Amino acid sequence: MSKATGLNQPGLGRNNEPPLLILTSLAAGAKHGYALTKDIETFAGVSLGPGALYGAIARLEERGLIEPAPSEDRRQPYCITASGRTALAQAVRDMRALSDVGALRLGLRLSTRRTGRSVATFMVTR
Amino acid sequence: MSKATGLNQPGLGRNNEPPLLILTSLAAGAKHGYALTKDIETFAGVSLGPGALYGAIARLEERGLIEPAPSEDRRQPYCITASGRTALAQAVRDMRALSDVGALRLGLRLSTRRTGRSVATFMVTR
DNA sequence: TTGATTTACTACGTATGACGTAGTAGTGTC
DNA sequence: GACACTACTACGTCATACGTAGTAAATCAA
Repeated sequence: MSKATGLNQPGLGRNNEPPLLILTSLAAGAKHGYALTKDIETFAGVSLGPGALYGAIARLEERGLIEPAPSEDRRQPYCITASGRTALAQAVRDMRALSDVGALRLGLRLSTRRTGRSVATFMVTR
Repeated sequence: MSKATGLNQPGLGRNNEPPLLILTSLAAGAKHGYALTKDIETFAGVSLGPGALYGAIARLEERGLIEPAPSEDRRQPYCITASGRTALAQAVRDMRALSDVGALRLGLRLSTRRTGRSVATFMVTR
């Protein structure tokens, strides 16, 4: 059911999105697996199956980018660590840089509309 | 020798960058393999070994995102196809959107400086 | 109270793609 | 004619994405 976006569509290789999406989701606060799936669906339009999701969670935890948070029930919440934030920030900068180069070379004009201090929406015009 | 950027550093998964970088490079004009490596090193700071490079080229060609251009010598140049441009444009939009969400959630402020119509440089401020 | 639905995972297997390394060969140059 | 640089081909390995199946608790409707 996962939507084919530009980053994971066939032809652009296997995507490394799951870890990136998980870090992005956790940057807004601790969540357990299922809540992650739902959040990621909302902000990225991508739905991760359990295989992709929990596999990526395990690898991220192994590497200290996320860590388990105390849980009261059967659900296991995770939160992002300091090095997770650092890694995400670097990825954000790289994506931004790469998309700028791509847009420039394609002759796309990316316009960013801001609401106060935050990016509310964006558009691409030919 | 490939530099560890945020997108391909250990912990964020294997990267799907090679195809993306190749498309981005070819968006600026036809190039053969070696020229691609050099261009990508320049604009992205990533150096692809022959294994990564020619593997990705073969897959991109198979999927019609790039195609061989006529060559005069032993070198084989490639150029981006229409669907390659479409795929790259979509990837650019997705990267932009994802980096905006990430920056927002991390509390990063990405400032874009423009020169005329094109994005010249960008900075991230805490 | 039984059955359906949603939530929340675990476990397993497969396939693909990233990437390193080695080897080959043409070209220029000193 | 030795060496560096260019430009690949070929091969193998391993990590990771991802599908699928299965389990089980909680919630709710009939």
